[in-house]
Amino acid sequence: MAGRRESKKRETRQRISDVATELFLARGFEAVTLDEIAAAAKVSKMTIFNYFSRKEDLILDRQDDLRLVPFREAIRARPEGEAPVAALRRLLERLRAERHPLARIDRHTAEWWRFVAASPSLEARMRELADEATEGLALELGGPKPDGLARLAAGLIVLTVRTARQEALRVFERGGPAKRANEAFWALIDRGFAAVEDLSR
Amino acid sequence: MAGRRESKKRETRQRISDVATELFLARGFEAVTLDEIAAAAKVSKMTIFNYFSRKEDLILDRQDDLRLVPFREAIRARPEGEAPVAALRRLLERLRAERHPLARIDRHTAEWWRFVAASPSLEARMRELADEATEGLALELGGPKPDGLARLAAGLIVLTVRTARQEALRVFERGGPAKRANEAFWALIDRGFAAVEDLSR
DNA sequence: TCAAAATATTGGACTCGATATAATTTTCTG
DNA sequence: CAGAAAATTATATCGAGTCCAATATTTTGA
Repeated sequence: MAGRRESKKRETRQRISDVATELFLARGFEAVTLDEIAAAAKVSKMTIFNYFSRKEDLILDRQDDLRLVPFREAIRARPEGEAPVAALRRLLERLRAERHPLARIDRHTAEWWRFVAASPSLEARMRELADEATEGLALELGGPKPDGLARLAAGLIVLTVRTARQEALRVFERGGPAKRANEAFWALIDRGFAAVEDLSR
Repeated sequence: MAGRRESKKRETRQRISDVATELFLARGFEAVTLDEIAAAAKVSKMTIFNYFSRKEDLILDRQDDLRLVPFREAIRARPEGEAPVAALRRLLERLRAERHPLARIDRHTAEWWRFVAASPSLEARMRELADEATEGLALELGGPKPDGLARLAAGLIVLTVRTARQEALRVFERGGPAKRANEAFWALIDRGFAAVEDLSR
């Protein structure tokens, strides 16, 4: 049976991630060092890098979501004849119904984003992920060699999601009820996606 | 005469910047250490940080341009009744006529951008500057408390410039003549700005 | 079952950017 | 020139990330 090693690896990785998350949330991202995490997780620092290539990745889990991979899949899997943006709108509706963090502002997600915003290096990593998301969407919209217009559209989609989220968070942090925050979110999504549709005309 | 100190400071800063630039261009951004720069410029490492808060800033000079400060000024100084985007179009025309690096692709600027693209940390800094540009433009478009729409418009302006430049560079690197590269640049600027105009309607 | 191959993990030294502090030098002012 | 102010320095420290050689663990296959 060749599964022992695999399961141990999964355990180790999970333990590191859990320990790191706990420490980060308790004391802030920058305040916790990798040495501390290593000690708390009872592994060597090298082992951490074995599983996570940067400190940021210890907390920025669900990188697929942050890279908007579901968006790409929704475009690729759309029914024949449907416009890419329409497929994205459908996807977002579904995410909303499922209360997916990508399409929802509540106390919990707001706290998460506040945590990210409090750290310059996490913000930097988020920007990087946004660029990766743009690149991925451009491939979906424009094929293997996307032209400038496809890239602009992809960038606008990512920008829209990001801006809508930031605005919703701003409303929420200002003390607005979650309902108003989510309204702000969807209003901007609507505007942005309309602009994407206009782009290609 | 209280100018000796000032001029010495200017000299020191310039010497550091010159020495750093030379080393960077010769051997690549990541390959040159701050210790080397300090030694070559005959200052202590601390003095470098006295003038430049990060290594990236040693080469990313003209931060005002990279932050699109001229864009903000063009909007603020526009004649009464003119739309912000129209003012930006005028500005860009002027920059083109002046062969300003922000609105031009040629061997020289292409080499510069290639250099930046070759360094992950310079790219990261560029993303950060883009965000600062967005924030600044949003203030110009939406007043001291810009709403989501103003932020989206600001983001789209920055995105457009960035995407247009990247696309033009791609054309240029692919061997296209500078003329074609610049055409690609302006075509995307046009599309993007049209989208900005549509946004607010 | 056992030895060898494959793979994970470790410790420790090292690089480099960045920060903090205190000492020292240079410039300015009266 | 004396003393204040500002610039520069040396030095120590931190923390992320890399490298390497040694060690431990798991797998494989004879």
